[in-house]
Amino acid sequence: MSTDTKERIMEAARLTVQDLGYSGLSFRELAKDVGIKSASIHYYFATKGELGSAITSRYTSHFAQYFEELLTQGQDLKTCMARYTDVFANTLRNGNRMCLAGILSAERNELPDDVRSEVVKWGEMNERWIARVLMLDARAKPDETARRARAIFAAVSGAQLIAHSRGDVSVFEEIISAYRVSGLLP
Amino acid sequence: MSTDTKERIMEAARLTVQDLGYSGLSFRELAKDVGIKSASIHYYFATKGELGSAITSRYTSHFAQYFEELLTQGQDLKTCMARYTDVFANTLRNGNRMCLAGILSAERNELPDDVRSEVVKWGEMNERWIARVLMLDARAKPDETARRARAIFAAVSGAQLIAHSRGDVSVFEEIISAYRVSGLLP
DNA sequence: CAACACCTATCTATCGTCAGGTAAAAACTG
DNA sequence: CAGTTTTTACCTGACGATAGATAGGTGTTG
Repeated sequence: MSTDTKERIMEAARLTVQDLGYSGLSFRELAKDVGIKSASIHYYFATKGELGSAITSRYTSHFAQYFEELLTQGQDLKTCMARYTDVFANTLRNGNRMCLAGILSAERNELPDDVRSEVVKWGEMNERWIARVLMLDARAKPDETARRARAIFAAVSGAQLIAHSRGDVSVFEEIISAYRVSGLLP
Repeated sequence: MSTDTKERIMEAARLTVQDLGYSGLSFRELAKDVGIKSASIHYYFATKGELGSAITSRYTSHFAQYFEELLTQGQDLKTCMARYTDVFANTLRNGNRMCLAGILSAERNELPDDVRSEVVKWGEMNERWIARVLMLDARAKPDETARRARAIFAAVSGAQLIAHSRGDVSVFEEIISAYRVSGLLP
């Protein structure tokens, strides 16, 4: 018995959206990737929105778990943030792909409501986690931390967007190091 | 004689792309906006790529001129950067639209080559101008300025992306002010 | 009369979606 | 345990809508 078909659909769909966006995801192409017929996708996901929402929710859960592990392993502040930006860098390295929620953010105005809200959840999860990481520094002021966390999330997302537009991961790395020099990133 | 049709096509196309992206731009809908038939658009722009490239090039020229004026008017560093971020904020205020090149950046992997290169030109223009602005500070180190300019450009683009995904301009403003606190923005 | 600024009508391709079919596996019944 | 029914996991084939593009026509303007 091969890997669950539903899993394979979600995996292929995620990779396509990260590459071509939600609008670039077609049931027929997706079916070819998976090796089934397009109608069969509807057996698992009634609508495209349902599929989009499912892969985004899964994406958030996956990284929430990975980020959580970094903290439970007792990694320090700088290491946590380095691993964090690595996630975005590695996405670019994999076929110049974007963060799933990043590319969906740009497409926001043409997304179904349920996909939209999953994109927001990704952002909230990222901001919460970064805030916790920032609090590893005993000198951090709790009332400024949330704002700074959101700024870091936005800045890293922007670095990925610009590097993606150039098709060059080294642009991402350069921007991240400039964030460190400026003091935005620890 | 009403405003030049070609201008009206470009204006409407730009607004649609800033709203729905390049993939969300259709000749038929665009024709309706302008009040002509879709085939007539091909009279002015042979292909969709040609239209996309034209509006992006024009977008860059337009803001290059505006930014240039800020400098020739002798505005100081802080004012220049405030006017700069205002451009992105106002775009969001206008129907939660994104910077034209920002939304095209996300769609990069499915853009025609000529549109792609116009997106890169937008970035280069922004980075060059920000670098000049940073040099208004006599203490600025020339060899670090280019890197910092790129970081600012990316960070502001990211702030817009995240605010756009939330559909809330105040998110943009909050992030920008956090950039100032951190020292990334002057 | 020619250049211009459109138009009608149509082509091929692709889109998400759906009705309905099928073969095999699983569950239920006597 | 055999026989029957139901569910699972797909499939074929098609629907109407929409996409960019194009050939060729029409009316206006200089």
